[in-house]
Amino acid sequence: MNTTKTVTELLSEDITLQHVSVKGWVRTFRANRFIALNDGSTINNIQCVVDFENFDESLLKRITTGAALHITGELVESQGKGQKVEIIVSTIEVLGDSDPETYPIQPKKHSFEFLRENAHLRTRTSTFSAIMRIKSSLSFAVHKFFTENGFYNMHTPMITGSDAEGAGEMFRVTTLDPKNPPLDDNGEVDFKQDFFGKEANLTVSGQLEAETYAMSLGKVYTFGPTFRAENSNTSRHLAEFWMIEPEVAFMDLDGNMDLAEDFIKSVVSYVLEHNQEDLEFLDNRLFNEEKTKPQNERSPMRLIERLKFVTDNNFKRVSYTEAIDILRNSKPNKKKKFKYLINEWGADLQSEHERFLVEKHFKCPVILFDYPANIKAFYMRLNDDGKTVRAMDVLFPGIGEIIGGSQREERLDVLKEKMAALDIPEEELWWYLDLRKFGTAVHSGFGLGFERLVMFSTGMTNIRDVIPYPRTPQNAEF
RNA sequence: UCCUCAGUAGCUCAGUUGGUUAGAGCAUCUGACUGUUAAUCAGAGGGUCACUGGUUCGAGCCCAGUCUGAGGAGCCA
Repeated sequence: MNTTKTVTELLSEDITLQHVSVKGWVRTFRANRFIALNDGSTINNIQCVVDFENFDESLLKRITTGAALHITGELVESQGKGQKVEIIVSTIEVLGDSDPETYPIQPKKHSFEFLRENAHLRTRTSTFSAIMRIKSSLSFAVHKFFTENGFYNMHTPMITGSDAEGAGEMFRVTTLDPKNPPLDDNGEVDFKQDFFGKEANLTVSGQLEAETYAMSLGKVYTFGPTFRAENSNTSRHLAEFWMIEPEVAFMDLDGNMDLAEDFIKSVVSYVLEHNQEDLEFLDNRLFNEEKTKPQNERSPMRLIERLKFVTDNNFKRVSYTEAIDILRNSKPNKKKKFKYLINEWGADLQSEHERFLVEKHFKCPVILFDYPANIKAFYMRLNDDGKTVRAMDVLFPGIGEIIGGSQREERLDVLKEKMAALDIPEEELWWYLDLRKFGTAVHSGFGLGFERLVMFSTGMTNIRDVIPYPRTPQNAEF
């Protein structure tokens, strides 16, 4: 038997002393004798032992870090300690050379910053291959969870003609000549002559369209790219990212909170079960990295511990009003340690407040709900008190807001009033208002930034390191 | 966008009060080595000190501006 196998398959083979074939890239070549070969199928390498006296020196010289090889040989029990099995090499074919003078990825520790500049090659490192395998698993787990719970997947448009999707600067989509755009009678750019006959932008959310499908298919979700032209330069923001947005008819905010909690627990459990080796690697990586930090800056829990904590404990549900009380009476507020002090009901919570609630006060994931109406979006269901809306945010340690959602306003008159108050023209969202005219019903949903979920699951602290080619202000390389 | 910090060899970094020829580890190259695990040992090569201008007898170091990156804030997912 001589079919080519993946490293994963070879490492789990019981039978030794068989002829095998494998293809992969060289990680290291030690002592002119030991090739550590990786093919991306696992974090582990297969060790290929070369009896160098039997090979041309010119061939051995081409076995350099990064080179692509096809190796055949006998799979045997390893004499060394680092691995169970290894291949005693009989043939080596260099499929692709890698010039060691210029190949950027060396068998040594690189900074994430440097690897970001070599994003096309960074998945050849253990850390980034582990991250991307986990990300792939998470993506599958998302579809699995929703499918198994009776949801239909829908693709909402990436190009939108409405600019009322919510807050956030949008990217314009146009085919007009920027040097010489057609002008109307008032001297303004005449978008009637543009491709869509009107102004068009890249979507910032698929929620409004998802609502239309929830009001016919019942339970739907979107999982796709969204775009924000915000000039935010932080480790938690991207100009292009993927969002998961479920929307469910006949579900109120309590049901929405249950769904959000079940969902996160389900996908995190999935990677704990299916990505053990990658998680263990990242767990150790993070632990060793944090060793160099002072004690008070280290995470209280290791990565895998943190993931298990999320799957095993109930999220704490706290109303905005209760949260304000806790914050108002908290030590940092009384000692004026907060940059923004909490004095009265109605204040928007800053990330320092969210961090205090999650990391210091409750020490677990927190769901805040029933926010003041004036700090939330127009489509959120007004409570009977007339001043709060049925909104919720799920807050995670280290990440902050990972989910934002709400019960949607289903009453036509209330929705129209709020749109009028915010100067949102009804003509733009006529179809959205139609949902409230024809068979309206209570419904809810939320949005979750997929890359933030990947950050939490991998322990990475910069969002640019959990997406293949990050789009951020001043950067669209690759 | 604002605040703070940084930019020195391929990478990670050191460089004293402004003073002679700018250093180390890793990587690379040459050689040694039949069991390595970030292999080891010996040797060699490798620099527009981010860029532009200024101060000075003299600038990697001081000043101004620009660019790039990181951390934090705001906005948010």
